[in-house]
Amino acid sequence: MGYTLPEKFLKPYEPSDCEARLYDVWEKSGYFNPDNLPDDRIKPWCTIMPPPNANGRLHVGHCLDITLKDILTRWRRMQGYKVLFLPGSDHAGFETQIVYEKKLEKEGRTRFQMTSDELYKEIMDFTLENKKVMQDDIRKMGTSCDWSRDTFTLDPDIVKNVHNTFRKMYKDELIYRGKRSINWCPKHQTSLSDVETEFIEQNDPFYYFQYGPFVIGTSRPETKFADKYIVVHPDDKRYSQYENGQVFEIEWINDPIKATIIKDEIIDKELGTGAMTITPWHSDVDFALAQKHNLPIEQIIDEHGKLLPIAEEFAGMKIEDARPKIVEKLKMKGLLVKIDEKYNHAVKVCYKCKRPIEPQIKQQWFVKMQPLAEIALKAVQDGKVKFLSESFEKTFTYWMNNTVDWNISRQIVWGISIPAWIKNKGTDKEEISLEIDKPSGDGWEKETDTFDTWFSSGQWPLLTLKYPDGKDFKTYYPTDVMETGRDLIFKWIPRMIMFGMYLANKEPFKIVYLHGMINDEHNQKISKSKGNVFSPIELAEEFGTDALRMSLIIGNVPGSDMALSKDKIRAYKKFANKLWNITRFVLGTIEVPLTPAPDDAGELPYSRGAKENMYTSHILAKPKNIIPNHEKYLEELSTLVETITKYLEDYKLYLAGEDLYHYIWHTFADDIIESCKADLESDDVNHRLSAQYTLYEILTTCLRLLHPFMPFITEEIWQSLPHHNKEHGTMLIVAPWPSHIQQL
RNA sequence: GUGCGAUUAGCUCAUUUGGUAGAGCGCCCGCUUGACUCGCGGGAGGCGACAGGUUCAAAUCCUGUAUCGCAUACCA
Repeated sequence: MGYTLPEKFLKPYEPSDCEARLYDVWEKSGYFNPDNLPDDRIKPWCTIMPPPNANGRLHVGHCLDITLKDILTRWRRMQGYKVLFLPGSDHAGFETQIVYEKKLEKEGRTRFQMTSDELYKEIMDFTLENKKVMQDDIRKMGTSCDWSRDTFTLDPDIVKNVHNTFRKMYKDELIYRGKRSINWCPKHQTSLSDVETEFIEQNDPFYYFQYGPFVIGTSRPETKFADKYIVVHPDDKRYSQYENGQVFEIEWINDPIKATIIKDEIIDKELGTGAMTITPWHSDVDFALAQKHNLPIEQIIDEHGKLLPIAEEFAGMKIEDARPKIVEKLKMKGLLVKIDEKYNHAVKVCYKCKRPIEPQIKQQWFVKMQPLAEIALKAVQDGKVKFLSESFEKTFTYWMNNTVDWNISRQIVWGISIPAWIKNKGTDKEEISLEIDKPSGDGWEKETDTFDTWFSSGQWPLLTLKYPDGKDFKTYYPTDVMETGRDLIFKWIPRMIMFGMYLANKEPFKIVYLHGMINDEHNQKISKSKGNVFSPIELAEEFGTDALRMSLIIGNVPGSDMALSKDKIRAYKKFANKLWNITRFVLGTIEVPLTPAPDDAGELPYSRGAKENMYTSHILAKPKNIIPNHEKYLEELSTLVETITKYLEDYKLYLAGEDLYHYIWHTFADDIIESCKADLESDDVNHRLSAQYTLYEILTTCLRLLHPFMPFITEEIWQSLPHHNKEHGTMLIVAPWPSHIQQL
């Protein structure tokens, strides 16, 4: 009859008492897998986890990713969709190899002393080990993803599919092998794509040298040994006496050389002296110019950043050692005109080691970007893919209109192999074969380069859903929403749209939700060098996962960065406890039977309208007389339901979370409970029952609304409620979302 | 240089697309009120960067200035 309050409510809420247990219960229930969800669910809803790099622990950015997606996932699941949240992990080629190389360095080893197979195997072991840790962390965040569909970028079927894409693109002439200027990192001994480089502003000396009758300016004297062409603007009056193709014999660094004049409009007359020499091997601009005029090109600096024999007495020296010595020599020869000490310019560096990129000319694999950019841009312009917030659409459009061909080959072992055979590799007489077996004839070698990681992760929605024939692909593609960090708008998002449109002729997702970066409490960027890195998992252990999730969501506007402090997380820990105590109070008031009374005995003022609307708690029968004040509270509650639902539909999770927080604490607890206390003590049974029903109704509705945000505490309370909902078992994870309107 | 964004309470940030500014933490005063001291009640504190404009009405729209952040490019 009456209801006995479980003892646990007499103590403050302790997240560690239930979190691991509940996750286990959820996982074992099978509800993470859409195929096991109750009822006949027809309408699919899908989101794919940005695969965390399997090279370390979960960081706070991953937590935000996962929380945002998990909120949407849990909400849609409660709404009755056939919901799939697909997890996965990324081998993260270059990134992981660097992490592993650092580890080797600490152990006094280097990858250059190992065979490729040894290195590959060691990194694989390392990655698989980390993957487990990472997945544990994902579980701790309460992530309701379907582990049975977990995918790793190096799974054999994924690799096979990536190879197929490569072959198809080669056949469609979207991939070519070409001798081009590439970004070379002298430390990591690999080429890099443009998104793997950064610019650092710095001040360097800028030198002016006498070059025959011309004065040329440069910040890089060490590249000038082979400069045999001097370029001026055809309209530059200062140089009008010279003819295109005119040759001079001039004194230069080592020996006299013959220099030829080239006239080209690309030159900026205003800049410096309006005359420049070119170094095609070590500058992509110069390379383009050399190609245009069909000039010979010559390598000056080797792959390790050392000068080649052409530098004669400077050969073998590193750039930074050679530079002052070369300047000194030119000065001795009277060729140094002047030095500007403070020349501010941006230097392209490797985004990992921050060392200057040395452009080199190499044979590499490239993706022709323009046709792909066009179809991706069209998908966005046609509204098939929408960005949150809208301003990202501009950024995206700009990027798509300014693509450069994408270098997809990396000279590292950790990655998906490029499935090609090459004859005379590295020479101008290269031959290519994409046969699976070694072609007949001599001289064929297997390509040793691996794919840029983004080549596989760019196909992630297709690969995980088993394009082209998989059942999941047919059911869930295109997916509903892609949520990820705004730093990936260049690296990842465009590639997924390109591959989606190219391979499946359909957008991979309808909505792109880009969140900002999480900063520390002083709004400083989190970085190892600043020493402000923290472990989100430790915070979850200290304050509860629910509190961490709330602190990541509330106040987090799409696209803007957010400061995160312990105080903020602590505030939501308190909120969890508040909800716990609200529950204690509400459950403590119940004095009525827990099921509707038998047919009118004429004594108890109940109706049996347990299904009048979906708010009905299924626990307390609705009394016949709800007093007007309480009716008003219930009406306000339905307004709240509408508001929260609307916010979620608009992806305004930060507002939904904040409103729920505010309603539960400052409306429900501070106003409604306080004002109901008098009714609960009333001698009039109508007042008492009306208040009990109202409070219970509000509590259970709040639990459902809050569940996507704070899954653990809400489920923990839900399972302690004195009811057994026969339709959905007793699990909140599959309880119906409150709504006036039947959703599906 | 170009593009995007920001500038609101001591700190970190909201304000749901124009209608008399809100939260958390901090601060001050008062409460051991039978749910909760991880609490309750009350309070101080903002010309919403600056200068103009549109409007009956602007933190919100427009223009300009300043500062900061992010992205992107050239520099031979």
